[in-house]
Amino acid sequence: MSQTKKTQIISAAKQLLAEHGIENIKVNDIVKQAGVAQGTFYLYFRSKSALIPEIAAELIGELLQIQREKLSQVVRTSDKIDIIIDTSFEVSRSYRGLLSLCYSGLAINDELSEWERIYEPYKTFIEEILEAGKAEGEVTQQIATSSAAQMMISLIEETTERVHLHEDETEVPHEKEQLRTFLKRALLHV
Amino acid sequence: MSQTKKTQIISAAKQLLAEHGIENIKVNDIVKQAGVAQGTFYLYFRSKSALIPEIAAELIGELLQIQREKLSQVVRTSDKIDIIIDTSFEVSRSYRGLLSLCYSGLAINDELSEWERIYEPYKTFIEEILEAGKAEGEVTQQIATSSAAQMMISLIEETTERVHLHEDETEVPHEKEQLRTFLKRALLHV
Amino acid sequence: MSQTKKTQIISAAKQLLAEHGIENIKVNDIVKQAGVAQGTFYLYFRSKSALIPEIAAELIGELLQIQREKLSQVVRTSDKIDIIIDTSFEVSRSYRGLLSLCYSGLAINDELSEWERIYEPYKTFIEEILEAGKAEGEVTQQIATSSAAQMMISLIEETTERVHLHEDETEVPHEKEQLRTFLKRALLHV
Amino acid sequence: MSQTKKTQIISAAKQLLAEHGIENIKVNDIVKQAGVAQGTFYLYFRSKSALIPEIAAELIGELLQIQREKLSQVVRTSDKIDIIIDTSFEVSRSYRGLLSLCYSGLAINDELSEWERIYEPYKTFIEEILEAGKAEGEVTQQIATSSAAQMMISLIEETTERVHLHEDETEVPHEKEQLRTFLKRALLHV
DNA sequence: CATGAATGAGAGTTCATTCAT
DNA sequence: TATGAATGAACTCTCATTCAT
Repeated sequence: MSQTKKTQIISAAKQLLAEHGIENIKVNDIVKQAGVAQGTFYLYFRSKSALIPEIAAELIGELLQIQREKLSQVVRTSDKIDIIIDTSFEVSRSYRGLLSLCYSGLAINDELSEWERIYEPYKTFIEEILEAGKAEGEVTQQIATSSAAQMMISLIEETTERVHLHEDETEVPHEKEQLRTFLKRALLHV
Repeated sequence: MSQTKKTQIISAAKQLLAEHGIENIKVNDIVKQAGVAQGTFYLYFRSKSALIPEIAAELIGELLQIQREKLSQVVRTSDKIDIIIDTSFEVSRSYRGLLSLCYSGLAINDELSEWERIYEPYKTFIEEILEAGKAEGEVTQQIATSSAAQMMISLIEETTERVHLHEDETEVPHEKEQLRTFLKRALLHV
Repeated sequence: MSQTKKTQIISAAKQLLAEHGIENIKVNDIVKQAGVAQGTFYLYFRSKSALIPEIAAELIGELLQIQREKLSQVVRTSDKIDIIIDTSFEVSRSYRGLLSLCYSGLAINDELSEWERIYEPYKTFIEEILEAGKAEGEVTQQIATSSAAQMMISLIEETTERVHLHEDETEVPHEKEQLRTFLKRALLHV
Repeated sequence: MSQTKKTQIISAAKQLLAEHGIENIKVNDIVKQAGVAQGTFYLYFRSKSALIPEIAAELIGELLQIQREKLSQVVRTSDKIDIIIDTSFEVSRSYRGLLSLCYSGLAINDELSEWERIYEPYKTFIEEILEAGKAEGEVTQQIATSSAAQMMISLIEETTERVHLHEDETEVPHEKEQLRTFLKRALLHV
């Protein structure tokens, strides 16, 4: 029941965050939207900026879980990349720019290590995929797994957010295809 | 002379911005650093947030100019990519995190098109390089020039910023090398 | 209790207003005088200028209530006019220039209708008196009740304020007498 | 020629004053409208608030001059009152509320004596008319000339401004008639 | 746990005035 | 005389945070 309040606050914040930026949201807005009292916010969050990491972690968690499920039966790295791109586009669509807002929110408050901590499980997940791909001989050995994972994540994220910030949905398939080609050329054997 | 004041303000702001991030800087700090009066700021900028695009434009301009010079005698696209990466790392080092702060500043202010307008000349520059590379048969035809340029820019920018935000300078050469490999695999013929 | 804060603010404002005039008062002064925090002001008033109508309404309310009481047993219109003039002088004395300051405050803010809304009950009150006087044959039929009421109010207000702004209290009885004569000649049968 | 600049400033100020209130006009607006430089303002006016009395004096001067002309051939006080009312309505219409804005402008800056000094010639003018009327036996002796003049001026001014602030021009003739009746009953013998 | 009135430091912005040219 | 860039004190309003209930 009390957990309900926290959940209410987080989802209210997610909603508002997606609509405005972090600096344009007041705690007051969040609690109003959540239907709780001003003071209640501080029962669950040390401060306003402590809210961001929690949201970011939740988003990453969702993405990770979805991808884990979808990839469970897939064998070829090439197919895995397709699925990762597809799911990223889907999740990103529902949270238009939310992640990049979280990012800048954290960057602003100089808590970048926090950001890395949050991203860590996802990065590990991608690294495992690439490592497996290397073992299978599908993924090139030319690039270190860690760097490859990082670049892959960045590129997918940047592209999905950019595409979704543009209102033009017709571009999505084309951009997705370009991304796919780019990534596979970079990562997979010819 | 009056242009001097504006210049003073911009460079003071650039300096502070690189250290603190947009939301942590007060107009007061900027003018103090610039050695001008509070009101003078508003003679040249409509508001605090109107400052960001101007700075961003200047940075992109600098980067563009440097790269244009360095590339003037270079023929092979592969070499061009090397140089672009190198100069990006250099410029990015002197403005630690500035670009991403600009980015978040703009994203927050919903001035996405402004941002694109500012970035446009640089994107065109990269596109021309890729187009030339295609004509020479060095760059793959598999990826549309526009998308390729965008992804290339994003990836370089993201990597440089990430690397420089980490204080560990020893990683730089390795990450640079990884990026180089990644990009060339993606863009060039084998 | 929370209503207390608002009351404190209003009476602090009334006090300062009577001394200084609206444009010369800082919100800071008001809250200091009221013994509340700066932010508390904005809990109860949307802005500084939103304060004026509330004060004006209160003053009119006070005046109306006092006059209603004093007139309850009075029969002749002539006597009523005397009492209205007397009470107006008294109330006006304790709020030197306050009403005209309210007026200019409102005029400046183009909220004329707001001003009329506030004055409405008082005007109705005076109209009823004149109407009754007409029925009794004491008040002339030559002037429409609405216009007569308006002119009567304006004249009394203008005179009281003018007299009180002059520091010379010795003039009061004479001016009062002049006003009385003027009004009765205009309104009553010979 | 240099007098031109001052004239330009005054008439720009009059125009803006009529549209907005005194507190809403910036020196900057005035000089822009007048087509002169910021500094030029201070060649002709000690400060912003020194502008108001000059404007007020000009307005009163105009009114006085017009009325003097129109009344030169008129004999009966009753007719004079008619003409005074008519001309006041006309002048007031072209300067919607300007006088009352001047008034509050001065009231705000505690320069009430200034205000009286400006009004003095007009008051004298009205007093002379009433005095003459008394000599002729047309004006009642019951009211002191000074008080009568003051009340007459106030009432006319208040009424014209009130009527003109209301956008409804159809009411004008009726209100004028009411005012005429009111004043004559108060001042003239039956 | 929950509330929400109260807080108050602090920031952005304005604008009358000045002064070197 | 005329200019207009520069000034900087002053003021309103915001909003994260607290705490008595």
